[in-house]
Amino acid sequence: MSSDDDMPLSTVAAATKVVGNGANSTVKVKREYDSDSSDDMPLSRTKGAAKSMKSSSSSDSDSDTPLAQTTARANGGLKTSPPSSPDIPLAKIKDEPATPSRNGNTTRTKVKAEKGTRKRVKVENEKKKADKKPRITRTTSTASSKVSDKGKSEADNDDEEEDEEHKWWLAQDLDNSVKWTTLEHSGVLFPPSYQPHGIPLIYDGKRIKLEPDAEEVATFFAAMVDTDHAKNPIFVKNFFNDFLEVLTKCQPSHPVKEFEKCNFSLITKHLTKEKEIKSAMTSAEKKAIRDEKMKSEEMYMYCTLNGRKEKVGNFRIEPPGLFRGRGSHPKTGKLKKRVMPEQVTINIGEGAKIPDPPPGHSWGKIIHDNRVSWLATWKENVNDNIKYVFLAADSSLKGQSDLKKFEKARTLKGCIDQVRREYTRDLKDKTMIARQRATALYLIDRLALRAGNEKGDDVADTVGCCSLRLEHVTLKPPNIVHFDFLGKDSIRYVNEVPVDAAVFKNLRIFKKEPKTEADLLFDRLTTTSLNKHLDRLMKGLTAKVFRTFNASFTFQKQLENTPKDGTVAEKVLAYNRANRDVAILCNHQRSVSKAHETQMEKMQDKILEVKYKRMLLKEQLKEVDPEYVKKHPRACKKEDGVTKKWIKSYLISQAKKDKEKAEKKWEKDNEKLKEAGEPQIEKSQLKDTLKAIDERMAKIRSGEYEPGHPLKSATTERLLDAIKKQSQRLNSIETQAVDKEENKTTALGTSKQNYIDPRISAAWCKKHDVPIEKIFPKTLINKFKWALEVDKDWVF
DNA sequence: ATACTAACTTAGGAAGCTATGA
DNA sequence: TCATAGCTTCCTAAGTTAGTAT
Repeated sequence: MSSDDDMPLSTVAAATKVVGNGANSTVKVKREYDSDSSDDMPLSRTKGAAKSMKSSSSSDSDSDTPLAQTTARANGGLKTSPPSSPDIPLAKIKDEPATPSRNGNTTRTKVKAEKGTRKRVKVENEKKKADKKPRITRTTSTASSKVSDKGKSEADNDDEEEDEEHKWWLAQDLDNSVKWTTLEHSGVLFPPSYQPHGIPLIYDGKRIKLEPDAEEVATFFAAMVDTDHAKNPIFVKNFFNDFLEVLTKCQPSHPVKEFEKCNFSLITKHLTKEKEIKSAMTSAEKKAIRDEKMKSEEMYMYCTLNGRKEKVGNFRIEPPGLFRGRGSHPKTGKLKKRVMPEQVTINIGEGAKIPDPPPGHSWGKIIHDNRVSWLATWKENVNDNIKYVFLAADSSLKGQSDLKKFEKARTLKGCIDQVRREYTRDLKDKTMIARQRATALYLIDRLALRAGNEKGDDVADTVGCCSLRLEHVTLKPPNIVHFDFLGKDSIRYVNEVPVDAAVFKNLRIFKKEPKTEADLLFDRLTTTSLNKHLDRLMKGLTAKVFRTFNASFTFQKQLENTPKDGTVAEKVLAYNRANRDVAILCNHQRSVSKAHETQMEKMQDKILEVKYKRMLLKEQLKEVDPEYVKKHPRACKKEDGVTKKWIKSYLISQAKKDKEKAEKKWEKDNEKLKEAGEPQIEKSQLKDTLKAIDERMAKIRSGEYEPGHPLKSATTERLLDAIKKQSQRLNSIETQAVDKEENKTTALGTSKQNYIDPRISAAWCKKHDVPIEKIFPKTLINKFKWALEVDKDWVF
């Protein structure tokens, strides 16, 4: 760790989630920005603005300080250290001797040259493609060509074990622009055809038997009647339109006119029954079905890539259904049609056997393109999106691009100081375009915002950095910026951060009239131009790299809080906290589980229970050793939250539980005695016990009850010891509660899977002697095999 | 430039599975 | 011994980015 200390830790967004069914979310505002303001703002105007701003402490020095604190926490927040790191010149990062030039001249030439080359190659490829001749490179590593030369008959037999041992990451060739030399696979699996059930729809009180095609669509909806989707008017409208269309096509004389008169309940009931039947099956039956399914799917699960067996990811063609667009997606609820083999393109090695299409059908197209990684593709009808079948996350191809991604982020780490200096300088550039770019970059870097492409109005209205509109940003002088917008997946981002004076000033300029709330904040900026600029700063640098970099870097930094000689559980807790900091940074949210509130209450009760027990111990201590208490008044501090009222209800519930327990014990004891052939315990005995408890309960109710001292033969020492034990318990439960509350809306998985360099985790495990299984589930261990061999001192 | 397209990564919800504890 | 909390896994939607066409 050389330049770490001055690395700013980005802000943590305190965001709230707006859950989907967008019915009430932001009204979509048309963006019609009139481009009458000049492209490049003249210096004079900027200067004028700058003067009028009169910012009190516009020191540039704070460019390396965090914008805001993370969620306050006991183990110490994020620290800021003075900036000091030595500059790492661009030249070094790029592994080329060029002069690190501010305007990037040298670099630009180089990049251009490279791009040119790449393009030419591609053109050649295109030609070959046109001839249906795939580009099978002969220049790839000898290992792989050997394998491919071997021929598959042999490969099938003895490669099994070798597969698992293939450590592609030791080859150290990160260029994967040619994805494979040989590729064999079995194509895709289509969903089963629709099996009509014959249950009618009720329309306006009358039963209507539906033709299979219409019945299928009705059944899609029937399965969703009590989800949020069915309450979303857009979803309903879209569904109903498409349903009517299908219905009219297959039974033109149907009477269905209004959605409100449709009643799907018979179908819904039928579906529920089917589910019940399924879950009522014995586990043996279930297993038989599962095994059967596995067997029929096995051929699709794996492919052979460069002679090695690799797992395929989503080999199933997406089944028909109702499109579940998120947020207020204008097309949500529309019918997603069944995909036919004729629509599917298969990509496969040239010599490989072409998989059989389903009987009576043929494939749309067969291609042999080894510069892409997909095995099959088709177009979906709702949004015209292209769908692909890719390899699984633990495949070599995915692993390679993952490794590449993190290496790029590490490269950024090496030149982040320079990049930051560059945009900090540009914050005060004389041109509008440079200022907007610099300001956007500042936000992307410090807040981990996404790039924010422009979107059409046939999708949900969500934004990222470049597509922010005035309405999403509120300025609170002198330097606080308030963000509130819907990001990817319509997840709400709410954050309030102090920013650099220059940034604040710029944002104020960008918000000036005649712009209106619905106009773009960065009207001179596009993601393309931004990324082009970034590429000049560091080859391959794009907006998203900042997210990866900041996430991994923050994580590594936060892991420093791991207790050196704590238990494994404590270390894992520290790990999860670091993970959570990253998740909060990236605004990875999840919806609150229905049970959350009750669960929290339960924990709160447990906390009070422990406090109560500790209170009793303290009272006993007061009696046993009043001298000690006098000397240490803090030792007997009052327990807050443990009110008389709470104690009463607690004691009553305890008494009730005791009664139940006594009954159960009596029954159980008798059962045992019966088995042993011994005489039963009299019921009167149980009644006596219950009576005693009832009396206790009465006393509790009247307030006469006096709890006895919890400790027999108590000494000061033993009491203090017991108090300490309870305190520890309390501490642990309280941490758990805080943890749970903080995790309520935070999803840790996304950052763990996509943003945090797994080598950080692997090294941490080794350093702290924590088994990797404690932090990675099976699938992640597989996905990150390539990362697990690092040594304990590896740093991001 | 700008629009469109292709290929890939990132994302949350739902389904499914499992440990756990009343 | 079942319910169910708390995961993981599956699914597919929704982003980003590079490249191509206009």
